[in-house]
Amino acid sequence: MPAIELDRIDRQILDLLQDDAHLTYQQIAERVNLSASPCLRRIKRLEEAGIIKRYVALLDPQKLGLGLLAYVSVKLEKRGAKPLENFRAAVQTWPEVVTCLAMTGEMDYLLRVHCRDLEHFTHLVMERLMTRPEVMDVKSSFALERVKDTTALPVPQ
Amino acid sequence: MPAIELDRIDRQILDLLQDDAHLTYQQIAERVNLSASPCLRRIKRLEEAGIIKRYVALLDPQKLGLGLLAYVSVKLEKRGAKPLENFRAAVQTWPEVVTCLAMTGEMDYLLRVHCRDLEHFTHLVMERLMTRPEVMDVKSSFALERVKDTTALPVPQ
DNA sequence: TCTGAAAGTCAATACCG
DNA sequence: CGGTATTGACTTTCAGA
Repeated sequence: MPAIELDRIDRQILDLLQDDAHLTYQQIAERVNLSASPCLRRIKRLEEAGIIKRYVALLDPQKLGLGLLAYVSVKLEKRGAKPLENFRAAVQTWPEVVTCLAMTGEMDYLLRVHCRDLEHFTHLVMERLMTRPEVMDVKSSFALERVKDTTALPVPQ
Repeated sequence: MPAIELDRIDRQILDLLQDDAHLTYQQIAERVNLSASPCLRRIKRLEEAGIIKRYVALLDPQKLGLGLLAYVSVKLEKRGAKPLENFRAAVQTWPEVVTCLAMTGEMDYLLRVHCRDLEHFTHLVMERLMTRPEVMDVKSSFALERVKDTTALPVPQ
């Protein structure tokens, strides 16, 4: 997967698709001053290079009843690779956990968690997280306000 | 915007679209055992209710040269609403900052930041963040490994 | 590489059970 | 609610500049 060269038009296309993946190729072509077929070719190239990973629908957590957004710091015991593997496998099975990152600093893992309410969250932490033997410490923090929350990455250069 | 009732098929559709928004209505219809037109009607209903917010392309940060993922905790001075407004407006203009949440606990804001490298990150923090008068304290932590990072929300019930 | 045209596919609506 | 059928629009490929 090569580090592909992106020109100005490629970057424009990426910005457009990060904002609205339902634009037709014709609409994209118009906005970057191209006709549909070279535009399509560029997009296919970006997909094949893996720069465009996928197309997804974004849902509104509030409207799904997921009113509580929490970040959870998790400290694991440090005895070999096994507890780590167990923990990571468990995380993949919890749909409320949308992000799990190993972080520098005091805490081992930082989790982003969408829950219905505090009861739901409490259940997740107490019954699922804390019952795991490899989990040593857990600290939670809740989102009061979502100032910015986008999936759009800056396209460099 | 009503709190719409979702049945099993709606939830299936949402799960499919959260995974791949490029499925055709016919493909979705087949997978939920429906024909295309009622399937389309359901999707339009989900869009109009705002449950489906938008469709976007997801890019690969590594392939864009954005190898550094950081979380930054920011503490603001607590003198009136003005510094808050200034800070929030500034955040919107920084494309590297993809998430900015007001949080409970010690720190006021938690930022998720995609940068090329430590130099880029340092510039962002030193020249853009710390130069703001309302910013009192900044603590950074870096992602060592991305165990899970999805946009797909659990669809409850 | 792009443009433009042609062919096949799909989206979206209307209409019927 | 669900299905079928139709039309227009779009995607995708190919020839030519």
